Amino acid sequence: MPELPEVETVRRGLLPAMEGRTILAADIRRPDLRFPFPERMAERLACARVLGLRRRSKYILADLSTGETLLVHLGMSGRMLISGAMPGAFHHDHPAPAKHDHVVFDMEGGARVTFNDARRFGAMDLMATVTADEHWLLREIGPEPLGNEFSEDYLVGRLKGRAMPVKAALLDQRVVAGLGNIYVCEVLHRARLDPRRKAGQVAAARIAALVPIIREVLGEAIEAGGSSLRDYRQADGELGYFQHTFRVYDREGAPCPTPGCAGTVGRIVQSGRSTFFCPRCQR
DNA sequence: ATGTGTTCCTGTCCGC
DNA sequence: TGCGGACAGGAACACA
Repeated sequence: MPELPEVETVRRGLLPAMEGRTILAADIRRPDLRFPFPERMAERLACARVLGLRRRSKYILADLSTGETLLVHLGMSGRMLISGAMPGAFHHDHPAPAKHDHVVFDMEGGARVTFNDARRFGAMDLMATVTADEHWLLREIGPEPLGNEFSEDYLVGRLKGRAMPVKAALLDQRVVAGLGNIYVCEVLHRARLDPRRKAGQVAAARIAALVPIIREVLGEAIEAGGSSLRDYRQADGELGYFQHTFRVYDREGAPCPTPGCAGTVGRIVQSGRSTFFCPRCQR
């Protein structure tokens, strides 16, 4: 489920429970997710203090006092649930482990953080903090879309000559980090760009125009998450899920929201994934 | 080197 | 209310 804004929202939600606090115990309830868990994961996590929580692309990175960094990816269906240590809650006031609760962190301060992932496309790993950037899952990932490295010139240069549809190119994590199917659809709609166009054949100015739009769409989504975060202590304590109002994603058949456009949102499949767009105003 | 299709896994929804 | 099929926010991998 989670793309960059959702992962950022989860990271922020975890901060009060985890940052600066010691992991008292990690309960590893199965041997793997998408990949096998690292050797002795529970022992390596126990008694480690979380120095900081970072995000790189769709990965959450917890730098530990042991000199190691915990990498977490939520895959399609991964969630982080917080229980206990909330205002009005008693310590050790935790629900029993539920279906698909795979890893449970008991934190100093009384909070419990539970990683739940029905489809198990998520991942966790541990590596030396100094080598984290070179981790095989992170090594090839492109620039952060909200950072300075992600510029108009960069994107134009990166997509030059590419025969791939612009939709697929933006979904490629080596081009830009953190975009997923929803936000690519939203970005291309705002840019009025046809997702089927070959990336290398789109005018440079139109590729350049994608950069501020990407920043805008992601920024707004993070803000929406942030505002719902104030109220993140819901009944289930779930983080990172909030009502978005998407303009085209999952809105097949709806009138195109572009002002003055009389088109209808359509759905096609590109490299096996749904693309929602308006064939009338996206050219 | 590029681009595309398959695959991992479970849950939900929709039509019959 | 059951059953089958399509589909789901990701991304590594095998292959043309």
